[in-house]
Amino acid sequence: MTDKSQHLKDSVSLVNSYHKAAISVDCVIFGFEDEKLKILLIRSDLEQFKGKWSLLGDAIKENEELDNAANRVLLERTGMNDVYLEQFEAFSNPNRHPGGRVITLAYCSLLNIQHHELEITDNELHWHSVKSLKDKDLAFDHKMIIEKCFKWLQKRIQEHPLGFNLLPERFSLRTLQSLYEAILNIELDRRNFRKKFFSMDYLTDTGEYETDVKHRPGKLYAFNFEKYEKNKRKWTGIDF
Amino acid sequence: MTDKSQHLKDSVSLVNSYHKAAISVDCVIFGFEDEKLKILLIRSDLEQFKGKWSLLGDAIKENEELDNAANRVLLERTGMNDVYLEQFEAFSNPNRHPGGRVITLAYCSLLNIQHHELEITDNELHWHSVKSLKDKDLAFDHKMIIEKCFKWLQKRIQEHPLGFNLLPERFSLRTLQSLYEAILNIELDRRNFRKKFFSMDYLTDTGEYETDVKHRPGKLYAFNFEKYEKNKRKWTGIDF
DNA sequence: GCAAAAGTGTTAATTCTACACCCATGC
DNA sequence: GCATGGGTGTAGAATTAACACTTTTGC
Repeated sequence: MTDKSQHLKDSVSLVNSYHKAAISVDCVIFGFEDEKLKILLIRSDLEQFKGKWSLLGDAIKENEELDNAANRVLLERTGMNDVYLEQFEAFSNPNRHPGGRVITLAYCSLLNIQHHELEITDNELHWHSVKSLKDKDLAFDHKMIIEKCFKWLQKRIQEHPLGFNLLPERFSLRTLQSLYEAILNIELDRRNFRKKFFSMDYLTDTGEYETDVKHRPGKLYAFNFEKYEKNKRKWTGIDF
Repeated sequence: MTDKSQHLKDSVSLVNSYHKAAISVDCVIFGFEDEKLKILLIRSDLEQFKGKWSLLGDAIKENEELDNAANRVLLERTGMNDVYLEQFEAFSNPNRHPGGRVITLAYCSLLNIQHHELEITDNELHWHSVKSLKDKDLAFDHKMIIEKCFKWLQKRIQEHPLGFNLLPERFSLRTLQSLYEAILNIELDRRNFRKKFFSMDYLTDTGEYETDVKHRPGKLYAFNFEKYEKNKRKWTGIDF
């Protein structure tokens, strides 16, 4: 046995000595429709949580990376691909799953509801407005996970151009503002909002206009992600 | 068998069917000394990584929460307790550990080096300046984890009063500024820096002064965490 | 022509930046 | 008394907040 394989054996037996646990991913999938922030839920598979709503989740497979697992869950449950996904937080309370210990990694996903028609709707998969959740009973610790993730989103959307993932590629400024107002639960001044976004200079005028609208149609813009990636600044100033 | 225990059995067998993996925590422990940001490392236990530096980590135990595991690692390796710790990110590359699959959760910790004398220094446990790491070879994917965590810290310290965990309870404004300059790797204007912190109004004048300093001693301040918790604002404005 | 939302500018207040001199202490 | 860093103020620039009227379109 060479030195190298001896080392390998040592680290293998070390890892074998570790306690092992099941690991899952749970996707908190946000969408935006009818001026409301929504979230995608299914009825829980578990008898114990019969009637309760649940995030889309699954155990990870052997040798599967967490990010891939989250993408797979999304694909399997909704048939959709190429969606913005971000690791959010791990939840490890030993009693969070009635079937035994399952550590879960919550992922946050933002997508455009119109562009992602649900191709699979097993287990009553559908969109729920985030506001309606407070009266609903959720499986596992999913209510807590959603609340934390929502707060994270509220904060993050102010500092990163996440929100555009919830909109179609071309959108009016009114829609963009509604998005911010819905997520942050505040009202914003229309003129200042426009000024702010125009001064950032990441919106491209597509030359197109809204259609099927019963008033003066607004211009449609696209967010210039490349320009943002190039220009985003590092230092923003101490402020808390 | 009652309905309830039947359900329990179902979810138990479901969880039993899941793939299980070893899970570890790795603590990225920052300290501040000699005007430099430092990080605590040990020599790797593994023969394979002989001579390489490693984060402080360990596998989690049965029924142990991740946060507790991170605190335990800190206690076991350094003898210290009651330290600021925050979950950072999960790393799940199947090849990141030579002994087999180990998913790790990186935790970030900030502590005051003077107040936490190392009581245990096995495996050459000691502080390394963050800057010196770029020439060093680290075990596992720890270099990448540290880099990501450092960037996270740079961003986070601008928006949250994290940095005070690196300082003694009473500190001079000069020290506070050095801290920001060391972490962000920039120079700041002393007058504007003071104005900024005084205007936030979270610094309490302790009435004490620096000692053992060979120039005019500076006033010592304490950060008022309670006041911060009460006042911290939700809306900061869209800016990216 | 009327309803509904699009589009647009100015002013005052606030915050940020840049910058220079006197002060208190140890030696 | 001199070296060292502590402490302070102001003016111009930039950003933000508050606020109302005209324009375009569908009906």
